[in-house]
Amino acid sequence: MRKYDHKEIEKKWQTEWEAKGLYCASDDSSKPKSYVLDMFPYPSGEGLHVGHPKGYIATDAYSRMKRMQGFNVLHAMGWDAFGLPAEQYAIKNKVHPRVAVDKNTTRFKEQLSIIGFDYDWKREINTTDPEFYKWTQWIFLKMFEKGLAYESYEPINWCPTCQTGLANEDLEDGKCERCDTPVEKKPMRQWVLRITQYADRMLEDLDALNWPASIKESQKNWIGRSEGAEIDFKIENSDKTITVFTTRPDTLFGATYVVLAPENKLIDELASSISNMSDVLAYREDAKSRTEIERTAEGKEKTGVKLEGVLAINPANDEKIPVFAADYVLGNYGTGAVMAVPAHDERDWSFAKKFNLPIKQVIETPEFFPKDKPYTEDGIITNSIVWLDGLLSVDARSEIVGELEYKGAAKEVVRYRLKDWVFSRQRYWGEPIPLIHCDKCGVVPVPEADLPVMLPQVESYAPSGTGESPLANIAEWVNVPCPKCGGAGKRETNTMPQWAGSSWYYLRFIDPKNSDALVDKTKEKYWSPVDMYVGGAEHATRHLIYARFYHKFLYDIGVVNYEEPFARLQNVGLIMAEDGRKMSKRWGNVVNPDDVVGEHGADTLRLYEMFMGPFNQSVAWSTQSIVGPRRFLERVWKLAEKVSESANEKTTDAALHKAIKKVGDDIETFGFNTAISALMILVNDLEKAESLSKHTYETLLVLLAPFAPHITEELWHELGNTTSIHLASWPAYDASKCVESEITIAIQVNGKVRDEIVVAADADEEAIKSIVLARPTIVKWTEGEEIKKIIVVKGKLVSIVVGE
RNA sequence: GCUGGGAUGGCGAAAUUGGUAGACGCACUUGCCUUAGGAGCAAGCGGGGUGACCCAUGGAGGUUCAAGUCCUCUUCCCAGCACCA
Repeated sequence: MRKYDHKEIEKKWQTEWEAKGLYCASDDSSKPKSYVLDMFPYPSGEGLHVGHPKGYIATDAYSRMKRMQGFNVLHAMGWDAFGLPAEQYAIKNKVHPRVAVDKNTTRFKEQLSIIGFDYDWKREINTTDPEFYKWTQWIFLKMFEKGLAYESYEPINWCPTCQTGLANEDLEDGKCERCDTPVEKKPMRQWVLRITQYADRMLEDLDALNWPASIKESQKNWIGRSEGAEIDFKIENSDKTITVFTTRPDTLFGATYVVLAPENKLIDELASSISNMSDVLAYREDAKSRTEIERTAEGKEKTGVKLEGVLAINPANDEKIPVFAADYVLGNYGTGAVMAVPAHDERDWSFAKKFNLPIKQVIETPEFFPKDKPYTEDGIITNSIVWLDGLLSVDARSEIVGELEYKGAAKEVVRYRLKDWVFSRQRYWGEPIPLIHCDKCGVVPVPEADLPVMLPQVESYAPSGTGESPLANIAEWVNVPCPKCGGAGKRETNTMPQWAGSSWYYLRFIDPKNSDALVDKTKEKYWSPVDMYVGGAEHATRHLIYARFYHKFLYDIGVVNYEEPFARLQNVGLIMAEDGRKMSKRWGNVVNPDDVVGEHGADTLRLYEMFMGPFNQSVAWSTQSIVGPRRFLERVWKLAEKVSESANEKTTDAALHKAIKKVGDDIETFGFNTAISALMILVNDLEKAESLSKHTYETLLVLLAPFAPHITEELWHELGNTTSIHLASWPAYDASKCVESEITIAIQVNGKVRDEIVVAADADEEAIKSIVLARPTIVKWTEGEEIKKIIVVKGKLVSIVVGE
């Protein structure tokens, strides 16, 4: 037999599959469908390393099995190609970012193609393609129409040296990563999306999703629903009121002071009553220099300043208590003000200790509880007021809020940690926000017929220096007539963040060429939702929240048929470098898939990456271990020699059907490592057989085909088949073929295995007991002892309990 | 600190969900074959002991005829969130 030459085989079949359009999805809705999707990549200039394809190999194997099981499979790939690196490349090389994007996508596609994926390339999409971003802009227009987009001055990280805005990840210790200048907060006019309006629905619908529990948990925490109350504290001798947010209104009687965030505007409004205003302003300035992380760092010494001359009145008991400005309270959470209950809150406790403020206990504290700590648990109310004392915290909360509500001093509210989404960037390489500013008409949407608003050609892609987008400098692009009144208008120069395209791209694969609609609703009804979505766990709270928000919005305006985009989610674990670090150019530890494919073959790479360990776990690459899967394929290749017409299938049927079950079940649950080990066990067994029937060997090939599509296709054709193995039917599992006539069972005495016997599978308990008790080894252990109990576990073991 | 996930041979790991711990693969050892081998084949491979046996799933207890798996306490590692009122 000829040698297994992966180079010849892989190239040949890839060309053949492509030519035949073997993996093209059809819109034939009479067949059950399976929409399998990878989180699409950002085509970076560095190319793929060996870790990138891991998730793609998984979806590839999964979708191939689904196809063989009779599903109409949609598996396509695209490029999330807007974003900073392409823009920076453009600035540096003075070329259009498109040049970098085209170069990188071509390279990525080449690298992917040699691995032999079953992508339907007819459906390839690119977020930077005007035909695509037309719809990204269209969604924004719809959100604008529905009042979900609003303008707001939001601070950006501004580097005064580079004259540019920076993302959080470009900061190091509050300094610009590139020039080390301390970064300032600069308010910019921004577009913000009201994602918080969908917070409750996103929370509720989480339950029904077949997602990893950890991802659901992080989304829950990210949305961060907390039920509490807003309570009004009047200011003495003033018409002003401080409204605080609290989740513990039950502790209201323990409030001994009130704290405002230093940036809270109320401070300015109270200025005339504050006798030490200059100190307060100095503190505010000081607090500005600290990042939120610094301000909120664990165990940090509390700072703050008292607003001299200001007293707040506790609406529950009319007690007058002091007011402070302190940076442990954040301006952008709750109302930017808290009532401090030092006896029952950690932060208030340490602040009160430092500033020598009274600590009043209003929840009964267990005796064993240390005296030098606040008691933050729920408990029984005490020291409050007659009708409240003795109640449980949980009940007291609604009682007290109800009472105050009646007086107009409190109301129950639900707060979210989730913030509205700052949706604009002051950059060139993003989708232009399709709005026009008109002095007369205000903000006017670009008419749908005029979409897409194309990115103009510019001289320089560098930021404008004012913080505005480079687009602001292109007069002929900016100045357009107002669509409403025809007067002078100016285009919005902010662009969208990279998330915009990735928040809905999965819908476009369904109907990539549609120029009349984002997606045809009938096709969408058939293909949605995505049945299996695979990507890194790092997208748990950003991409996956944004996409769910977009999808729910599209559902509300009737574009899609279902409320959720991704029915099932699997996380891919990272592949680390052999040294245990992340693969990176910086460490020089990058393994390139092209090299591995060249040396060992795509099938070996695929098999190895799936065999390395549990799919969602991170593992280190091992150059040494990859030969295992290669040897395995060689053995499968050689096994072809055993195929004979005179073979007795019965001798191998049990092994075969065990594998059919295990491989199918494991691919379904993403247990690829054990699926492959089951295939190895099968090959080990088949090698022991004298000869193999063609059918047995073909079944092995079909089971292996999802992982190793090229070698199996080659061997399949060698056997005389003329159609592709990837369109063959997945074998059916026949339980009766796995039934064995004899089984080995273990014999334990007092919990220790002492012997084992082979019995007929259908032997009854009494027969087994008598055989077991007669065994010399067992007699040795039971002699002279009283047999207390004999437990027979069918098909497994016999356990004998003896005692004196 | 909170939440989630982990800890099993020299290494990656498996274990039917309470039933013979270490499947499968890598590395390693021995032998065969070969002019040669980063090839192939055969056997071995958790630790201790000549052996009968004993010990072993981060550690300490417990439940059970039986625990990697369940319970209590504890140590360490990874990821995410973090003074959220």
